[in-house]
Amino acid sequence: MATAVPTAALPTPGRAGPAPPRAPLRADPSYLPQLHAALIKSGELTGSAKSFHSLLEAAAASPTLLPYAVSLFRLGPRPPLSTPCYNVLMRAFLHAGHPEDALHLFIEMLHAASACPADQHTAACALKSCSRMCALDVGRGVQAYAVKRGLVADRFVLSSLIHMYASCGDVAAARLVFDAAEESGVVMWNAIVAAYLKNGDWMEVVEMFKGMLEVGVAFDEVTLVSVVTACGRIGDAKLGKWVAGHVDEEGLARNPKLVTALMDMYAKCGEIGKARRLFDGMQSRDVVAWSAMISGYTQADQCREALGLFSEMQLARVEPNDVTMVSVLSACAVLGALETGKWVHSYVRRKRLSLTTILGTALVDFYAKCGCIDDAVEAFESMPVKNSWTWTALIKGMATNGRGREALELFSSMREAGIEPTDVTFIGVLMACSHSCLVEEGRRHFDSMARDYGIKPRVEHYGCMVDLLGRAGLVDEAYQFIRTMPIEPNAVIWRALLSSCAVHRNVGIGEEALKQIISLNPSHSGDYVLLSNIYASAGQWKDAAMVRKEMKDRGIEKTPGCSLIELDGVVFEFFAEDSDHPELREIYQKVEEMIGRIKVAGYVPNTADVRLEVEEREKEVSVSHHSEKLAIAFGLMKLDPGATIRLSKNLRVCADCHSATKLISKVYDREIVVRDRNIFHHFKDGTCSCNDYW
DNA sequence: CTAGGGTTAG
Repeated sequence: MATAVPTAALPTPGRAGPAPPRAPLRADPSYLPQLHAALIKSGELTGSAKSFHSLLEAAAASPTLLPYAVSLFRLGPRPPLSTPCYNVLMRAFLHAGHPEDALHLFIEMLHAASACPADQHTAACALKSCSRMCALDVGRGVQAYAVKRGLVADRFVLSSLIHMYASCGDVAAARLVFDAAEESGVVMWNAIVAAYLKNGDWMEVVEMFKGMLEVGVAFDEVTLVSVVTACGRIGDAKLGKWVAGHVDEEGLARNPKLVTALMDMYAKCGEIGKARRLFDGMQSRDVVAWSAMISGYTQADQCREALGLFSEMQLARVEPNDVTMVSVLSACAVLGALETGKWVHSYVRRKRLSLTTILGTALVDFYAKCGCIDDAVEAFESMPVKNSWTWTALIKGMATNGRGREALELFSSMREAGIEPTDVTFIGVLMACSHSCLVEEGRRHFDSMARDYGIKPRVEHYGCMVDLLGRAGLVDEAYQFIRTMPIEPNAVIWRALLSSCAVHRNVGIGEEALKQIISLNPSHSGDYVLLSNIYASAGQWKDAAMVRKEMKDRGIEKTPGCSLIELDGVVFEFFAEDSDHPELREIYQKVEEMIGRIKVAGYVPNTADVRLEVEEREKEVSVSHHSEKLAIAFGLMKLDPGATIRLSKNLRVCADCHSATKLISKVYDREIVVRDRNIFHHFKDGTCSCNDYW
């Protein structure tokens, strides 16, 4: 045995000496083998059950010494085992993430019933193991045993029982246990409140809390964490703030879990600034606090802030976990930050973070939203467990990336795999049909979703159908479809119809569509532009001008177009007529060069979308300064030759940029992937994956 | 030897 530790430092066993052995043991488990040896020598180990228990407990307290604790327990030398010894080891197994081993010990106790009968500690621990494993049937068995042995009056057993039922998704059973309990203190209340929280019944959490106040049960910090979390989920800022006030008054703000829950609540109620102030005020921030703040930014659509905070987190040397990475990836997906997201993916692999279904789905979605559909497929295939979210993410990704046929094949595979589609899955399926102009197939899926899956179509599904019909040129039928649909059409529906009118030059229905849009939501400049273009393409110049004037009279501002492009992990933002970039001159020069070269290849500027009162030459300059062209020029300047240029923009691609980009892809022999508000455009060799319909 | 609590995807 190693003797690196001077024996004088060892506690003296066997005598009622001044040094109580337990505190130093916990502080430094490396003392244990020496102590073990000393106990064997003195005969204390086999003679005193209490000493053995203390040694076992000390070893079990440290996860790295768990095998050592097991050998103490199994191999001896030791006194006869007692129930507390079993309990200590069970708890150690559970703590180390081996609930199944804890249950094996429990079963062993049942067999050796005479020597070591299971007690209330055993039962509580066994129930917790069942919670961890979602083993409802075993849990019921433990409950039956506990009833038989008269252990269910114990409040620890009861709360573990509630917890077990909640973890297995049976809140009703949890509630029965709660209601049947003789007396329920704060712990029992907390257990049932947490049960509702875990199962997503947030209203009931709030109701139960109000019940507590009525009955006069004192709540504690644990209660408040659940309540505040629920407030965030249902957006009940009023109760959330009441709790926040209480936390301030009672000086509970030093509890980091409570503060994290409050942060989350503020972020989800749209008060991201308040969340950030709480975050900044925390004396130490663990991985959950960082993750909560990052996800707060992501959910508040402040994705750049989310990524910024993520790099601060790394500077603070807090290791991210799988949950952190989900939010980071979803921020990358929104921004189209391919490099950053790829780095996250490699980090996940390097650190062997567990590829949970949620994390895997976030990866699939991220790659799909960056237009890298093959990488999305690879991530999808590498996942050990996929659920309907995972399949849906890939189906939607395929559909938006112009691979409708494959999306539909995936849908078949999904059903073969026995995964139930959801309402969102059908949005992906209908988008796929629409993209590939599969009208009949789209109708079939639309009818089948209610009939075969009991999913009532929402307004989004109707929107997909309008898009599908309109795209296929069935504009009248699309209009009739809207007139007869059982729910109130919204502006998105009418906008889909308007788009189809623009492509298929239908003045009459186009007029009606804009009228409807204006009556529903008047603040979208693109709608007026579309109708104006419809008039223009039909030669009705006066009407075209009138629509522009109406737009101006109504004070409709054009949403500034904005394009994002990532370079070495930094996301650059371009606006039309951008004047804020350090390399402005070079960029505009590059744009001129670009335009010059594609004109040779047959490019004719399409200035239909520009205000009519401007001079023709000015119009040309104006479209050449669209944010997309600036970003593409920047990409051509900065990226390696041959590297795909990827950008994402906030609006739909305009007709001029679309035809220009097609030619740029040909003239410069570059793949260019543009993600617009709705879909992806993969430009290559002068063509686009959207087949010029978007 | 005993509980219960915070962050995550389509």
